Amino acid sequence: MAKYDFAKIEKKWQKKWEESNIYEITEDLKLTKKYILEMFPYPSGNIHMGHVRNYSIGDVVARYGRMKGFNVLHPIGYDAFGMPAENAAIKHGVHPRKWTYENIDIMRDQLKSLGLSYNWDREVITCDPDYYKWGQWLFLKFYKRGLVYRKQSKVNWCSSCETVLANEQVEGGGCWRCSTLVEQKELEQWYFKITDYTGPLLNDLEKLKGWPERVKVMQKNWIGRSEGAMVDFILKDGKTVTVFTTRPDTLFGCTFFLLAPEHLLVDELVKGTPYEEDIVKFREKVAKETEIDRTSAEIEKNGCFTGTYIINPVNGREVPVWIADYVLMEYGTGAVMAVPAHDERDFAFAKKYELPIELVIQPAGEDLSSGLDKAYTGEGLMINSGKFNGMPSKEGAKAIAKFLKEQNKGELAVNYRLRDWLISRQRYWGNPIPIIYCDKCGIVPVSEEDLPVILPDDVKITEKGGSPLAKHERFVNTVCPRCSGPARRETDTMDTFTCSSWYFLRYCSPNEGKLPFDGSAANYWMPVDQYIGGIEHAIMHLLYARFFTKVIKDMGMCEVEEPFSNLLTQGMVIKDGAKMSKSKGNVVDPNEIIKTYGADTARLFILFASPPEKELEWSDQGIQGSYRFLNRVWRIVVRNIESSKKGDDTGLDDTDRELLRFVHKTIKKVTGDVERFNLNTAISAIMELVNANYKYYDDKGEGKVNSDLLTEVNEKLLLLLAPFAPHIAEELWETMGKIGSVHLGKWPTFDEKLAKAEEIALIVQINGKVRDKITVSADVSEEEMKKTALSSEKLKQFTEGKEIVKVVVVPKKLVNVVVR
RNA sequence: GCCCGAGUGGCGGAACAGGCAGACGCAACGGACUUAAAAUCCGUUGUCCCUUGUGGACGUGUCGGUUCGACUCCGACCUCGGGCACCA
Repeated sequence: MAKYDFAKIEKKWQKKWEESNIYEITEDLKLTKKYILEMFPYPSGNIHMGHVRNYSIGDVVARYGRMKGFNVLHPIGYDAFGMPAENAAIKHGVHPRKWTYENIDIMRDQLKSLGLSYNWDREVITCDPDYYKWGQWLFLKFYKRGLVYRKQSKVNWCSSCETVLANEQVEGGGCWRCSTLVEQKELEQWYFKITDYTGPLLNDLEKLKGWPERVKVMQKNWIGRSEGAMVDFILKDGKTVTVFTTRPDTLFGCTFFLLAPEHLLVDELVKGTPYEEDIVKFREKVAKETEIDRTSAEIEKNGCFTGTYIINPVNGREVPVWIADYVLMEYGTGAVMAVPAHDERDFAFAKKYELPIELVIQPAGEDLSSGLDKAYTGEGLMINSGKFNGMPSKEGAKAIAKFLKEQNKGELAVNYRLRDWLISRQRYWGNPIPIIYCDKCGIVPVSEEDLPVILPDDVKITEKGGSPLAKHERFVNTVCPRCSGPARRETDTMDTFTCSSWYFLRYCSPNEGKLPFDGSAANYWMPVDQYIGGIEHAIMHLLYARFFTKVIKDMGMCEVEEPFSNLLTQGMVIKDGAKMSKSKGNVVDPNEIIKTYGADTARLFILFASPPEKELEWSDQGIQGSYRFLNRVWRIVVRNIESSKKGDDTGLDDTDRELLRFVHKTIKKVTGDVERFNLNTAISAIMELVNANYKYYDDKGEGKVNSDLLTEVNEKLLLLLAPFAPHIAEELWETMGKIGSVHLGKWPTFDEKLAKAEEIALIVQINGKVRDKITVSADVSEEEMKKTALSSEKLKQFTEGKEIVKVVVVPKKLVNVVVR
């Protein structure tokens, strides 16, 4: 018997599949499509185990879909713009372009060595001018629709990456990429107006039935909808200052008023007063502290009195106006009504500065009138609130809002946490923002026919000193498209998340030359039926991609409003209980594994060791187990082929029927498991079938096997195995003498009658405890079950001298006898 | 602090709608084959107890509840992991 030579087999079939282009597809309206997509990789040079897991899962889904008769789109590409390319340039003096394309070549080879069934001819590389041109085109369309604007404000700045970051890219006060503490900088930057789509982005989450609840919750929290009211307070000079509050019911308990230190009104209020000096000092201090102090767990609240008072619209009371570091300019209106009795932060602030605390909500069954040691933030009955006294707080909130509305001093309002998406990056290796600054005409978008704005190659990339493009004279200096006078180009590039926000649309028609994608192709393929990737993209990428899709739909370019119908978030691959990392020295290199055991073993193990959503602990012994299994498959299939040449096949005896039953049972189990992504148990079911096949020889004796049966077992086994271990399945399929690829074969169907056992073990319980197991016919009636159970010898010792109270019968499963 | 998710043998994990807890794999142990080893094939393997049987008790983080019956449902708690974190 020839040995299982995985290296030879895998090379052979990868070549054949490529030559025959067996996964080629076209938009065929007669066929039902399936768009299977895994998040495309950043070309860092080598694939890691996370990629192997991601792409192995996707490949099973794609191959299964194809065998089920769907027209399957399963593309791959590279998210090729980004910082690591520039870092490599600084470190090794390689040009980012060269570094990136070389890495893509390496990674493409590695992905091919895994035997993944991609539509390779649809590859998308985001740093290709053919692709980024359309990113610029979309930027201009967004600009025309008023979804792009430039604004001066405080932004997150990473001093290590030397660029600004979007809010989503700040994690725990540090840069999402390098963890450097993020600073605040006052800069003029480009923004995408994602807040125009807050409503649909939030509400359409409900439509995403195929998304994990967890991801939807994370997006929901990120968007952060709060219901409450806008309330107008009036300064002594008659000027109105509006606040947002979620608790209008506590309005009577407002004992002071707070402004964000950056609030524009502050200057006006203190100018020329004795308070000016302290306020200025305080503001400077806050400006310096910013994120560093704000990230520590328990921060003391600091503030400073402005010397002015403001009038509460419900009771006309004058309360002092302070500025406080915990009031954020970016949320709400940058002003807050402080109710220390019912807000923890206000309470701490009031205690520190000895400001009055007034109870206005009385909780049920508790007397708080003797003083508070902490704020009461729950519901209750309103007190000290004039005509609203005695009202439940929830009702009171609405009543006060209604009252304010009548007085024209406020109204119900909804506020969101989501802020606009800052897309400017002071980096070279990204998509240039297609904007020109003209002294005469101001900000002028690049004309469509001048796209793409080509990213020049001849730049000097240095570690310090800002954007390299800004120093590139020929790039910067241009002419104004409007007045033809001298003008300067924008030198910032776009956040790379803009590139990954629409690549799934490009895959539908990757060679389209007149538009980002062909509308009819997109309408055929979209939405993505199954998207697979890491949980780390739960907010950023998935939110941005949803935003782009919605805008593109509103532009009339594609009909879908949500890009990904079903989402599978795979768990991390860990080793020794920790994420694989160079510094921990626990990295397992996929190339080594493929070299030692082959791609099929690598794929099989990674799918078998854990369900896709869960963490996967890498095990060197585990991979040997998978390797052992494939060898076992190899031997039994070859043995079956040989036996079927000389076996006897005159009818089926009990042992034959048992194996046939096992085949059908396994098809049923594997089909159901793959549909539900229980890939680990699907593989275990295939293992059981192989074990049953071995047992069959033991039971039967070598010479007496049924040849037709063994041919059928082989055929079904290889079809089931094909999505998981494509090379070995194909090789054995050929060895069997089959014409055509196993991967173009039909997914096997099962016969429910054949899958069913002829006999079942009837479980007999006394008071819920198993006392006997009796073999009975599978079509046993409930009456027979009861009779059989009660006649059990073993039961006697438990029922003797006791009264049978009740007999519970679960059809075709068990009988529970209740005794007393 | 708030919001999710998870706790099952020595280990990874299974039990799909409340009905045999521990499938499958790893590790370990035993047998066959071999001069021997590896590989392979066949077994055993949750814990404890005794009168060693076709025996019994216990057992899915802890405590309680619902039920004829609970890994599964309900309540409280503990531990771990993740997300958000001055959001008014």
